[in-house]
Amino acid sequence: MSVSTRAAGTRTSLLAAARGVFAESGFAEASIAEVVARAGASVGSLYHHFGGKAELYLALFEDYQSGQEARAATAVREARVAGEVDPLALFLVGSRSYLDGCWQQRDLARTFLAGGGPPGFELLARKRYRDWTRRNALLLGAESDWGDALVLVLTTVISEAGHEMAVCDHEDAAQRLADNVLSLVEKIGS
Amino acid sequence: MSVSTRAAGTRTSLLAAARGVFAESGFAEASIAEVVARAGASVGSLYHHFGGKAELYLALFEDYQSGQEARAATAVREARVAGEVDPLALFLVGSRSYLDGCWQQRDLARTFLAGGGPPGFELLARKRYRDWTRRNALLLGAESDWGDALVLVLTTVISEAGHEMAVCDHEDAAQRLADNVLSLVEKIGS
DNA sequence: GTCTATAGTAAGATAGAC
DNA sequence: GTCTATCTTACTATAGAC
Repeated sequence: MSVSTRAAGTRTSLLAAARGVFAESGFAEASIAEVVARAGASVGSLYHHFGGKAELYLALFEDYQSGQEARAATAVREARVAGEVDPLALFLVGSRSYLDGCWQQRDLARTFLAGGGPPGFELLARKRYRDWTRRNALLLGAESDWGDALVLVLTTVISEAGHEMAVCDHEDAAQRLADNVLSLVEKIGS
Repeated sequence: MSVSTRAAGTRTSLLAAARGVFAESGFAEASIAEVVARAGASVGSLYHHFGGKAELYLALFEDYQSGQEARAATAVREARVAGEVDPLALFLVGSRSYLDGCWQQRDLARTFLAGGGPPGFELLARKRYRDWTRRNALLLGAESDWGDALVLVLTTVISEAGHEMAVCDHEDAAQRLADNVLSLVEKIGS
């Protein structure tokens, strides 16, 4: 095994361990010691790869969010290929895909949407969600002043619905919630 | 000055100081030492009255939220007295009042809605907001299953709008945002 | 790149006098 | 009820060998 794959393995192990520890304890209560113990790595390695606890958390979020966006983008693309052209319908397809991702990665969704990250994380995450929604909301052809409020509402509703789904016990309940929320979003956007 | 008023004064000073410190530094970065310094009190007093940093934060939230709810309730009552009977209109009156409060107490609204409270605070606050919205949403005559999604959406939209207003630079911008968001809420509720 | 061992530090919490 | 002084605990972060 080459050096670089060993390093990549360590990095991956650390991220996987962090995923579990942050999910169970939240950011503040999570300890670096616990993370490295589960990863079978050392404190020094963690600092080498990430620079600290906050950066580790951010790296995890970056992975999660870019994955979610990629998933949604793919769904929208497929819908387009299938002939869908209505902007609102496309937005709903993307949102549905995002919400499915929230359910499938409940642990991460809970972690990030429950708050309590490192200083400044809330703002960063908020901005990230909003940029994503804004890009999607352009589909709706929203205009200037109205646009701000509309984007705010859509962002918030989708991400909060994702959180609420992530704490559902059964998939049925989560799906029903998604259905109902998306109906409301359709109403808002039309 | 009687003992009890002295004690009440200390309590009040501590809360006032905490309001400033938490607003500037957030929960995690705020230090007890700084709070007692500004309050002209002592660490011992703080622990005597509140039991710790987390409880101090919660007490501040309790004051804020119950004030907001009282304000909204008053507005709804007055509208009723003035002859308004339409449920949606009453809900909007309450919401408007809530949003006005967010603007007027920007510092607290920012503090609590920006995240980063003590462990479990997010959940507690979320529940508090939701209970309040649920009580109000009953006005709309929402039914069972649909109700959950509706309450979720309304809660989210109103509280997030409050946050966004609280970070506005000028009152004009904040009011415009409130107007637009309430228009959307009207659309959702009708 | 990875590890062990240690240092530094900061802050929340407590004890006990007044 | 209020205060001062102290404690103690837990953790991040670093230094330096391999």
